Amino acid sequence: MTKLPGKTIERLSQYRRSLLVCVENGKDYIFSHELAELHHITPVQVRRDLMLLAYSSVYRKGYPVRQLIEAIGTKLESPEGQNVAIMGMGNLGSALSQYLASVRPKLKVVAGFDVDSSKSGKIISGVKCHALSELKSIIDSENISIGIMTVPQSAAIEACELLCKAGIKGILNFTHVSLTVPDNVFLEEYDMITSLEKVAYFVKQSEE
Amino acid sequence: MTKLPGKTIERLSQYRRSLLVCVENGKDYIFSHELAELHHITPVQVRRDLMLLAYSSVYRKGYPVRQLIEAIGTKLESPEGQNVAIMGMGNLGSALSQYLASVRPKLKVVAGFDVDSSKSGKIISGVKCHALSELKSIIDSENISIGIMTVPQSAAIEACELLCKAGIKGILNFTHVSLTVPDNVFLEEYDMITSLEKVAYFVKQSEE
DNA sequence: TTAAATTTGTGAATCAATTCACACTTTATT
DNA sequence: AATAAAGTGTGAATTGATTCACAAATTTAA
Ligand SMILES: NC(=O)c1ccc[n+]([C@@H]2O[C@H](COP(=O)([O-])OP(=O)(O)OC[C@H]3O[C@@H](n4cnc5c(N)ncnc54)[C@H](O)[C@@H]3O)[C@@H](O)[C@H]2O)c1
Ligand SMILES: NC(=O)c1ccc[n+]([C@@H]2O[C@H](COP(=O)([O-])OP(=O)(O)OC[C@H]3O[C@@H](n4cnc5c(N)ncnc54)[C@H](O)[C@@H]3O)[C@@H](O)[C@H]2O)c1
Repeated sequence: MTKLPGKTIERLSQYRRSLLVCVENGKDYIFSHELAELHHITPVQVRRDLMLLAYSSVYRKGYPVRQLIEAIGTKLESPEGQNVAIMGMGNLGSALSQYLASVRPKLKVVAGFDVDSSKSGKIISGVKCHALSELKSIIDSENISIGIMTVPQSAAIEACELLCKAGIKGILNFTHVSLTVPDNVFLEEYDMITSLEKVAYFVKQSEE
Repeated sequence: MTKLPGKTIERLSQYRRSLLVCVENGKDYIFSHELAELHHITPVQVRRDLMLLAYSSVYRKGYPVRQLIEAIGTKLESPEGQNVAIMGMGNLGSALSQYLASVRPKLKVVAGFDVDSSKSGKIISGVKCHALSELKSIIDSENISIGIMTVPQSAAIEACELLCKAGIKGILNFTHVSLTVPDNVFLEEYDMITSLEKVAYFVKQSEE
C-alpha cells in the first residue's frame, strides 16, 4: 500500500470527525465543497485527498458519508486496533488517558507507566499504572506499539530511550524536549507552547 | 515589519527553547549544524530561518546564544507581554493554566471562564475563574488578546462566538470542533487526536 | 431528447518550502 | 604571507503542496 503524505493523513483524520457528526445528524451524502467549508479549505483539496483513498463518489449526489468514514478508517487504522501506553501518569497523562478512552476505540490506552512507585498497581483515570521495571514485559505482552510521553522535561530523554528499547514503534511527545529516536520509530512532536507562541505572534502582527 | 511564515515561527519558538537549555549549560555560541541536529533538520534550514530575523552571526564562532534568544524574542513577543484567557476550566483547562504559568512569562494567563457557576470567583490552578457574563468586561479591562478553548465539544461554537464578540484577537482551539472566526481573528487548531492518528498510521505502515 | 446546471477527477500551472551549490569571511597552520 | 579548514549567507534548483482549469458524468428542466 502506498504511503500517503502526512498532511493528507492529518486532513483525513479531521474529515472523519466531521463525517461522524454528519452521520449523527442523519446526513447520508456530502459534497466536496461542504466538507471543504467545514475545514476552511478548498473543495479541490478535499477531492485530492479523497482521490488518494482510491475512493469514488456517486456523481452529483456527493460522497456517501458512511462509506467514506469506512474508507478513511481502512487507510488510517489497523483492523485489529493498536494499543497505546502512557509514559508519565501526572496531570497531563491522566487527563489524556481519561479523554482518549472516550474518542477512538481503535486506539486503546492499555497501560500507564510512572517512576512514582506509589502509583504502581493503581488504576488512574481508568488506566492501570505500572512500574518502569515492567515496561518491556508489558509492552510485549499487551502488544503496545504506540507510546505517549507525558513525563517531566528532565526525564524525557531517558524515558524515550526506555520506550524505544522496549520496542515501541511510534511516539507522541508532549514534553518540549526534542527527542532522538531510531529510524524505525516514528516520532511526532506535539508542542503546545509553539502553537501558543504562533498565535501570539500573529496577534501581535495584526496589531501593528 | 514583515510577516514571517508560520512554519518559520514554529521553528524559531523551538530553537529558542533549545537555546535556553544551552544558556543553562553555559554554552555561549552555537553553530547552525548543532541547532539543526537538535531539531532533526538541516543546517541550511536553520540559517534560512535565522536569516529572516535579519540577524548575523560571528564568523566561525557560531551564533551567540543569548543574543539569538533576544532576537527571537523580539520577533515573537510584544515587549509588554500578551494576556491570555482560558475558556472552560475543566480537566485540561486547569492543567494548562498551571502549566503555562511556569513556562512563558510574556504570555500570562490572567483569567479563566466557565459556565459552571460554582467555579465563579474561585482560584483554580492559580487562575481566577469568572462567570461568562463577565467575559467582555474582563477581556477589556485585563487587555486579553488571546483565548484558549478547552470547553466540551458541544459548547465549542457558542464559546468561540462569545470570545470573538468580546474582541479576542487569537484563539488556540483544543476542542475537535472546526471553528469559524472573523477574518481579524487568528485561529490555530491544536488537535491531539489527529496527531495520535498520524502516529498510528505511520506505525501501521511500517509494519506492512 | 436536448440544453443547461452541477459536481467530480485530474493534468498542468502555480505557489511555498526546502535543499543544493558555492562564494565569501574568518581563523588556524605552515 | 600563503594555504587550508570551518562556517555562514544566499541565488538557483528542486521538491512538495495547493490551486487552476477543464473534460466527463450525471441530473434537471424545458
Ligand atoms: N500539564 C499540562 O497542561 C502540559 C501541557 C503541555 C505539556 N506538558 C508537558 O507534559 C509533561 C508532563 O506534564 P504534567 O503537568 O503532567 O507533569 P506532572 O509532574 O504532573 O507529571 C509527570 C509524571 O511523570 C512521572 N515521571 C517522572 N519521571 C518519570 C520517568 N523517568 N518515567 C516515567 N514517569 C516519570 C512523575 O512521577 C509524574 O507522575 C511535561 O513535560 C510538560 O512540559 C504539560
Ligand atoms: N482532557 C484532555 O486530555 C483533552 C485532550 C484533548 C482535547 N480535549 C478537549 O478539551 C475540551 C475540554 O476537555 P476536558 O477534559 O477539560 O473537559 P471538562 O469537562 O473537564 O472541562 C470542560 C469545562 O468547560 C466548562 N464549560 C462547559 N460549557 C461551557 C461554556 N459554554 N463556556 C465556558 N465553559 C464551559 C465546563 O463547566 C467544564 O469546567 C474538550 O473539548 C476535549 O475534547 C481534552
